[in-house]
Amino acid sequence: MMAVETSDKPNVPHEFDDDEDGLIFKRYTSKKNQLHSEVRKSSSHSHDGQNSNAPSSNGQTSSLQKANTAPSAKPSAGKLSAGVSKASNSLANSSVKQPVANSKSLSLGENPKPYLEQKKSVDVKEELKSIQHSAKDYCEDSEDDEDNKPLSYRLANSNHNKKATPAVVTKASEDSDDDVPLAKKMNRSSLLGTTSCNHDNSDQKKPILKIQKERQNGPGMNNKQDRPSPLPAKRPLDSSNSLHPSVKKPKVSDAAASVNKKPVPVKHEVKVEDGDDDDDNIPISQRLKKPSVSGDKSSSTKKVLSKVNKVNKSGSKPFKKQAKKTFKKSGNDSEYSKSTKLLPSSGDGQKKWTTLVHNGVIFPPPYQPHGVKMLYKGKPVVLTPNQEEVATMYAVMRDTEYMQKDRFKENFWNDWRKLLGRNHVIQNLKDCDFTPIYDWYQSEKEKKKQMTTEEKKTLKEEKMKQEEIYMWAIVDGVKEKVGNFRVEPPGLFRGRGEHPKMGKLKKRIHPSDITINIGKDAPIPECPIPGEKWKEIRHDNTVTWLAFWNDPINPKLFKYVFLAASSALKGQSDKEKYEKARMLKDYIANIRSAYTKNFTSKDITKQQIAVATYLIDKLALRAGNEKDDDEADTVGCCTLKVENVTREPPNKLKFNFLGKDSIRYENTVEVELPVYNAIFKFQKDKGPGDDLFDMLDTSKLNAHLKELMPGLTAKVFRTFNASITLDDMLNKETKDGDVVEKVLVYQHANKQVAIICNHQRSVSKSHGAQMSKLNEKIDELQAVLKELKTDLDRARKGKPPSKSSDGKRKKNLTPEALEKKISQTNAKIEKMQRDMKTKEDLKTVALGTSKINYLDPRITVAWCKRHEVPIEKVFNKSLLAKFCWAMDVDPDFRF
DNA sequence: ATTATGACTTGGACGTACTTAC
DNA sequence: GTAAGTACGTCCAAGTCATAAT
Repeated sequence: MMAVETSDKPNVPHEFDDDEDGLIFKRYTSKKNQLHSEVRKSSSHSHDGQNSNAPSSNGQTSSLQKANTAPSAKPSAGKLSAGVSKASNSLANSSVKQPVANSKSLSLGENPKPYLEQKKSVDVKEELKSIQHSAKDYCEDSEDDEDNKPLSYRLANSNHNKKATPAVVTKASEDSDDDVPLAKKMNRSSLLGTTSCNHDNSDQKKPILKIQKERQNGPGMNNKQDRPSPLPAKRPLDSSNSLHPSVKKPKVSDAAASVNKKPVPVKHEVKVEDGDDDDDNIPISQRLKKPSVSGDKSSSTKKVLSKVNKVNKSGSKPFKKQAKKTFKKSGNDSEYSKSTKLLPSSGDGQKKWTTLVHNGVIFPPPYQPHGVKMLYKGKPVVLTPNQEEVATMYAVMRDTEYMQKDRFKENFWNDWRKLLGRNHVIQNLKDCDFTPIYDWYQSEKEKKKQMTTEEKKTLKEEKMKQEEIYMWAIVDGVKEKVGNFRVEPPGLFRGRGEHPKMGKLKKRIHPSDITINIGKDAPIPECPIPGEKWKEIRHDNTVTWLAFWNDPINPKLFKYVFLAASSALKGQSDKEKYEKARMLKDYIANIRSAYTKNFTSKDITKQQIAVATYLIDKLALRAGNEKDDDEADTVGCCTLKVENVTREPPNKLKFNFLGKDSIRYENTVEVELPVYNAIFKFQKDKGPGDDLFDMLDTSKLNAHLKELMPGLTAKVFRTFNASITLDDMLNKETKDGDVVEKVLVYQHANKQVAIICNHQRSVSKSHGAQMSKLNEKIDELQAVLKELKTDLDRARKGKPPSKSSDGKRKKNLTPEALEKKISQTNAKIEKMQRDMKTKEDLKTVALGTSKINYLDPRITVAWCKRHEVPIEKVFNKSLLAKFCWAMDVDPDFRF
C-alpha cells in the first residue's frame, strides 16, 4: 500500500498538490522550517534507469533488472528546455543577451516557447498544469539566502582582493605529452594576478613559485603503473609501493596543543609579514566582482518550470525521439534556466528535513540456479544453489585482471570453501575448471544482445514499473529523486589496487540488515520480500539518508541510500561547499604568508603543518587520513612516506605515490628553498616507509586550518584551486569566436583542472588502433593534397590533370577550383591533426570528475551567459539537474 | 588525546544508449 | 545499416571530516 501512494500521502500537507501524476509538487511551506523560503529545484528529470540487462555479475540475469531503461520517454531532455523559462537567462543566447538583469520569470502564457508548442502531442495539458504549478512553486524569489550564513560573510566588502594565486606550476611541457602523468603535464601557470584592479598591489601577483613539472615517464604509456595485464585497458595495479609497507608509527603529538582552540577566524592573526619570498600578504586580491557574492540574487525570479515528468509509458519511442530533437534544438537557444534558491542551511543546526516520505529500497532478485556444472579434476561437480551462485561469480570474472592476483583467488577460495564444507569433493581451486559456467554466461550475454529492440524495451519498461515507486521521495513536500534505491547485489569484492580483501564474498543483503529512516508521520515502507522485515525504523531528521546497511565486507562501514544529486538537499550542501571555497579566496593570501613564515619554524609540528599546508595548497593534494591494515596502502598529504618524495637539487621535489583509488601521483615540482630544506629535515634519520610528517595527522592539520578560516579543511583547497583555475583560465583565454572555439577553451581549462587534481582514466583499449587509423587517414589526405597540387600546376599550364593512381580519368578543373580543393583539404588535415592531438592529450585525463565535484557551476553558467554559449554545450542533462541551483547566476559572477 | 563511529563526498570502471563515420 | 566511438548513468569503492566514546 504505501508504496504507491507516495504522492498522496497523508502526511503531506494539503498544499502539496501534486497533480495526479504526482510528479509535481509544490513545496510544502512549512512553518517553522526555514527552508521554505527558498525555492526548490525543480526536478525534472527522467532519468532512466540504467540498465543492466547484462547478466549480473553473478551470472544471473535478473528479470527484475532487465527492464531497465526508463522509458525515457520523458522528454527529459525536452523538459529541460521546456522547463526553463526562456527568457531568463538563457545562457547565452544570442537572442537574449541580457546583461545582468535576468529576465524574470514569465509565465507560460506570456512567453510561449516554441518548444512547448511543439511538444504538444503528449500531454500538453498535464504539462501545462505542471508547469504552472511549478512556476508557482518555484518562483519565490529568494533573495539571497546566504546572507545569513557565515559563509557569505564576505560580501560586500570583498571587493578587493586580488586574486589569489593558486598554486602555480609552470611547466613547460606541451600539452600533448600524454605519457606523462597528468600531474606533470600541466603547467599550472600562474593564474594569478591579472585582473586586479588595484594597481598598488599589482606587483605581487606573480606566482608564488613555479613548479616545474617534468615528465618522467618514457614514452610508454604507463604513467600509471606498469603492469602487464592481459586485459586491455585496465589500470594496472601498482605494486611498487608495496616494498615498504608503511609502518604506522605513533606520532608525536604536541602540535595539537596549539591547534585546538580558536575556532574563530583569524584573518588577522594570521597575517604575517612576509618572509621572503612571497607576496601574499598583500591585501587580498581584489577581483572584480560584482554582486558576486552571490551572484544569484538578481535572478531569483527565474522560475524553474521544469516539471517532473511522469513516466510516460505510452509510446515512448516516438516521444522519445521527439524529445530528443527538441532538446537539441533548444540547445541553441539555451533556455535552460531555473532558479533555485537554496536555503540557508544554517538554521536549526542539525535538522535536515521536516517531513520525509519514501518507499524504501528494492532488492535484487533471488538467485536462479542455472545447473551448469563446473569441473573438478576434469569431472563435473554438483553444487548446491548457494555454492553455484558463488562459483558463478568467480567464473564470470575470468577475463578480469583479478584472476592474476593470488590475493583475490585466495580470498575467494576461503569464502567459497566455507560454503562447500571441509569434506567437499572440491579441495582446491587449482583443480577447478569453471569454463562451463563461463561459457554459459557468455551465451546468456549473447542472447541478451540478440534480443530485438522491441523486446529490450519491454523488459526495460517492466523493470521501470517495478522500480518506479522507489525512485522518488518527498522531502518537505517536494518530490525528489532517490539516488541509489537498489540494494547492492551479492558478488565478489572488487577492491582497487592491492586491496587485502579483494575476492571476498560480499554476501546478500536482506531486509533484516536494513535500517530505514523516514518521517514520523510517513507510512513505513512495506518490506518487498514477503515474510521478512526491516531491521529497524528510525525517524532521524538530522541526517539525510533514507536507509543504510552494514557493508558486508567491512561491517564497521555503512552503505547508505541518499537522495540524488539533483535534490535540493544535495544542491544546498553543494552550494555551501563552493561558497566556502570562495571564502578561502579572501584568506588565502594571509594563509600563505603564515605558512611561508613557518617553513623555518623551530617547532617541528608547526613546520610540518606549514609544509603540508603548502603542498595541499600548491598541489591540491588530499588530506591523507590514516588507513587500516585491511585496506589498500595508499596515501595523501599527511600520510606521505619518506620514500614518496625525492629531493632533486637544487630545489625540486619529485612526488611518487599511490593516492585515492590507488591512482599514482607523479609530479616533480620546484619549491622554495625553505620547503626543500624542511623536507630534507623531515626525511633525515627515517626509513623509506616512515611517515614524512610524523608529527601530523589530518585532524591536527584541519584543526589548525580552522583557526585560519572558519570551516576550513584540507579539501577546501582542492575545490578552491580547481574553481579558481577554471575561472581564471576562462577569463583569460576566451576570445571572440564561434561557440565551438569557446567550448574548446572551456575544455582546455577543464583539462588543466583535471590534471591538477590528478583525475585519471585508463586508456581505452582501442586507443592505439584509433590513433593509427587517424594517421592513415591523414596520410591519405596528404597524398590527395599532393595530387591536387600537381594538377594545379598542370592546370595552370593548360594541361589536363594527371591520372589518378587507379588510372581513372579525372575531371578537368579550373585552377581556382583546384585551389579551393587544396585549401579545403588542408583544413581537413589540420582539423584531424588537432583532433588527434586532443585525443592523445586526453587519453589519460578524466574531465568528468572535476566537473561534477570541483568546479563551481556558477563559473560555467556565468561564462556561458557572457559568451553566449548554450549551457547544454558544457553540461549534460544530469549536470543541469544537479546544478539547477546555479542556473540563475548573474553573468558577472566570478569565483 | 586517541580511537571509533557515523555521515557524506569524491572517483574510476563499466555497460549500454546514443552518435558518427563509412 | 552497421561498425566504431563517445557520452551517459550506474555502481560501489574509497576518501574526508565531524563527533562521540574511551
